[in-house]
Order: sequence, then structure tokens, then C-alpha cells
Amino acid sequence: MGYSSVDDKMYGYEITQRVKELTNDKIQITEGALYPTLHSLEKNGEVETESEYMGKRVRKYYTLTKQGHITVDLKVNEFVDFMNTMKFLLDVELKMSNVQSNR
Amino acid sequence: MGYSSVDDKMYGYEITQRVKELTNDKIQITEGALYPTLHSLEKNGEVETESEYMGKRVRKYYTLTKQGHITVDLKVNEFVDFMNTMKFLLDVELKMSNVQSNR
DNA sequence: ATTATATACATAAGAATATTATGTATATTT
DNA sequence: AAATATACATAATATTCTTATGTATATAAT
Repeated sequence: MGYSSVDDKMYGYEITQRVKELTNDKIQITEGALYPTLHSLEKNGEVETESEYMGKRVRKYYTLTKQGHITVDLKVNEFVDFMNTMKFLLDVELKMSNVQSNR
Repeated sequence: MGYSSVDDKMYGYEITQRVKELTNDKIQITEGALYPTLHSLEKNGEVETESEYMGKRVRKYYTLTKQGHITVDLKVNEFVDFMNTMKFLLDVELKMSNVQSNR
């Protein structure tokens, strides 16, 4: 089990559109942020690529490696932990501001 | 109502320690990140300062201005919205990876 | 037909922000 | 006496993002 990507195989442009669509345009992954990151992930063995030619246009599919899946689990856990910490911090602040407003 | 800082008045070092303590050392605000940010907030009228001398040592207290409170509300709302978006995204991924594991 | 938009990759300049290091100085603990 | 804690600040470096630029094909609109 554990987290996986939305699909087994995805290409760059697809990722930007999928995230945009799933988040109702709230999160826009720009090319300048995405492609260097994907290249870096490939260099570090987190993803593998295979290029397909749709007619004449290149399409570069990215797949998580075994190591990539481990890293995703780790990073997602870290992020969820961070969100819980922030939620706690903000709740505390909320409570305190309520107490203050009763003075 | 609305969010406020932990206390009405806080000084830089106090902020780093309070956050460290409330988050069980998970979030460490470094001086290099904090002080330039505080100076920038002051420049933009989000916080006001008053210096006190504890013996010989300076202690610079920061207080949110009226504008600062408005900005905090706005930023916290944005952040909570972002967390909900990410929670949704990660849940979707979780569901999808479960579906995949049933193949 | 031609123009605009969408698809699909990539890199580079510049901006913003964070980490780490350095610096000064007093107070407290070991 | 030395180490750690308190308290400020800035600078060098690293990281990461946005915006801009570049190439090229495919499709939709005028």
C-alpha cells in the first residue's frame, strides 16, 4: 500500500493540468518550477522516463522508481505532520485570541 | 474576533522560543529568517515596535497594528484554504493508490 | 486562410526567501 | 573560568519560485 502518483505514468504537461483541475485552479504548477524539478528527481533516481512520439511531438513519461515511492511516503508523512503542527499552532492562537476578546 | 498573535507584545527571541516550545522543536525560526522579516513587516506598517531596556540589554517588542491584524486574518485564511486543498489532493491520491492495489 | 489558443518540451534571468555564518554584548549556569 | 543562554543584527550563500524567452506541432476560432 502507501501513496502513489495519480497515475503510474504521467508527463509534465499532464501533471500541470491535472493539479490545476483537481485544485480548481488554486494550484498552478509553472513549467519553470516543474521541469527543473523533474530533471533533478530523475538525476537522483526518484523517477524514470520513457519518451513516446505522439505523431511528431515528443511526450516524456515519468514513473516513480522503487526509491521514488519510498521518498513519496516519507515526504507525504512529513507534510501531514507539518500540517498537523500548523493546525495545532493556529488553533492555539484562535483560542488565545478568544480569551483575549473576553477581557 | 479573528486571529491574533500569541501575546499582544512579543520580542524576537521570545517568538523563536515560543514557536519551538509549542511545536516540540519541530519548527525552528532562525534569526536570519526572523529579523529581516520583522523589519520588513515594520516597514510595511504591519507591526509597531517599542524598545525596552532590561538592565543594559535592549529588548524590542513587536505589536500588530490594525492593518497587521487584517493581514493576519487574510493570510491565515489563505493558509487554511491551502491546507484543505492539499488534504484533498493527498486523500485523492490515497484513494487512487488503494484502487490500484485492488487490481 | 490566418490568427489565437492549446499542447509539449526546455532553459535563463531575476526575485524572493531560507540557511548558515559571523558579529556584538550581557546574563546565567556549570 | 568556560559554556550556555539571552538578544539584537547583518552578510554570504543556497535554494526555489516566477516570469520571460525559445522552439515546435496541433487544433479551434475568425
